[in-house]
Amino acid sequence: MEIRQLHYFLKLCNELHFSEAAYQLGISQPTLSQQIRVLEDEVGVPLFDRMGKKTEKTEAGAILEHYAMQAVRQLENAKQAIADLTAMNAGSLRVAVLPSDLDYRLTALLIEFHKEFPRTKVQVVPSLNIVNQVLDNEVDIGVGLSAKPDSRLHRTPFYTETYSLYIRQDHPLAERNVISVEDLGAVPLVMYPKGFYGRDLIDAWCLERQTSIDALMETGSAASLFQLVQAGIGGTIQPSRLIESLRSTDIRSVPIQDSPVRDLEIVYRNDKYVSLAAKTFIRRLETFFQGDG
Amino acid sequence: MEIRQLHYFLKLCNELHFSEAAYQLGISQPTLSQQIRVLEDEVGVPLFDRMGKKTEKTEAGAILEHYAMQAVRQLENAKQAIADLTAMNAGSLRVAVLPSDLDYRLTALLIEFHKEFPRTKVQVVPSLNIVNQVLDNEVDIGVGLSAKPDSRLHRTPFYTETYSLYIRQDHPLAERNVISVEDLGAVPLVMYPKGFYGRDLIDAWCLERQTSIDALMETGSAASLFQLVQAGIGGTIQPSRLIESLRSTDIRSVPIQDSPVRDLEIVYRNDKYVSLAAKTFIRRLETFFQGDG
DNA sequence: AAAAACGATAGTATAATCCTATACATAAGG
DNA sequence: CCTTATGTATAGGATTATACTATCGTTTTT
Repeated sequence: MEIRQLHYFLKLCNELHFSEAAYQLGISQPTLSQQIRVLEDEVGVPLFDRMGKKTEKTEAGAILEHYAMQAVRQLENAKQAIADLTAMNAGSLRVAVLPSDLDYRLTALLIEFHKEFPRTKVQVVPSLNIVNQVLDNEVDIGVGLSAKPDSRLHRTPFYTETYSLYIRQDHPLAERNVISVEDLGAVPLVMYPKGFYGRDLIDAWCLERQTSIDALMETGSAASLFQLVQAGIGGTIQPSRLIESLRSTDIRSVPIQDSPVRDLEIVYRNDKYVSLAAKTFIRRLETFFQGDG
Repeated sequence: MEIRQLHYFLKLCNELHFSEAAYQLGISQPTLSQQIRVLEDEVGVPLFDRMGKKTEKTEAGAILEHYAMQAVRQLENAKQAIADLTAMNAGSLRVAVLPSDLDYRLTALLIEFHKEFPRTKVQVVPSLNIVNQVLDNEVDIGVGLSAKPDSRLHRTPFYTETYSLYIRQDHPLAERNVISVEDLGAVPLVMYPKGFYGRDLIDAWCLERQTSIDALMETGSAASLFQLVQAGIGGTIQPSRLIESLRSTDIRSVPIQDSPVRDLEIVYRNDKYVSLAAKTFIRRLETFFQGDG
């Protein structure tokens, strides 16, 4: 029993006329007769009574018609659902991002994306191990720092970020237009702990310049760092663009001269299908940062 | 999209392992890969993510799985329903019979048949034109008098009936064991009108014997004839076996010597499928009359 | 680094589907 | 009653789809 045969069968149920049904189906009449015969052999009973020139459904034919219509409809629904999915009317998307990016930047993008595609479920997970989550298929795409090349991953750099010093407006350096590496030694700093990318990057940058920073306080959360800054504990070094999402008038960002940089990129498994939802999300992400920077 | 492919697909959804699914399906792994590919080409998106050794469903795969399961289930239901039908657990049967037979004999058979196959709908229509009703497919089978051969009809004689005189017990002839054609002339008779088979048969029989009957009263209903007999109006000539279903102790039946006979037969279109319900009904009908006579 | 596991690909054999031509049967018309 | 028209089944052959075996390329495991 095949779908094709059921289509033939259902057409014949409507027409009750082999030649006419075959014509409408675009096949020859003998082919229709044969395929109906195959169906009848399979169910074991005739589906139609061929009485001279009149053709009528048998009981079994009426029963099969009922169920076959439902089955065919189910499969049409499936095709439509999948079409909707690829047409970005539905579907889902899992994204792994750096926690600080999620807290301070991506939310605006998510809101914008949702307005455009309200039926697409987007799940964003903060992660410090984005590449592994992508490799393990725990997420569809990852947005994070440039990692070492991997043949299994497709990587698309989309933004190069500079760093700024974030400090409360009543601090002397808050008035400056730019900060040098030497200036940083004179500021009490609150930073990520060692081992965090956002900390190690700064440490390496300082090391290149024969200096080092002395962190007064360390926390693993960007939000807490900014609260410490706002409390006047000290300054912190964070990506420059974060300030635009930061709703605090008390904190100023001062660009760092010859700043350390980090490259943000989009990663996904190169053997994984990139849904239209994912494609569109990536495109929005790129324009979001381009328009922002 | 074919049922076979959906079966392959659903198995693969369960196993998430091409080789294993192919083994369970009894096909080769390349065949499974190819057929899944065909499905994917048809819906336009991958149904599985082949990620190295791990295989997982895509969104589209999950959607199709849901609908495909329902579709396959519908078709299984259809097969079961048809199987039930042929297994005489359901179905329907339309029978045309002579009115008098229905009134006086077949009801017992119907009760018996229903006990054995309670889910089979049986529709019995009294008819004076059984052959035409069979030819027009208004009924599935007909039970009636032997008609002239027709190449479109399948005919199975199952009973040859003799006739008796039915008369009230207080009539002198009620004591006799047998009645001759001459005796009939001395009895007031109530009969079917001319043109009814049950009347014309008797008239022809009398004509062969150089006599004729004089009907005192004529009605088209066997029931009314018996009521007339019971009222003492006269006797009537009816098939011998009717008495056994006749619940009147006032009426006696006396066999007629060298009786006229009528052949009862089962007719159905030879191009019409004889359902198991019909087959069984026919068999019960035959044993019913054999056991009765 | 070698081996094993897994899926994709290539090439070919088999089977199913489809077509044309024609036969057979029934209903309709002169 | 015979002829014609209509409708379906059958036969034979062409095409397509499906299946297999053998093998390759990757990825994971030992």
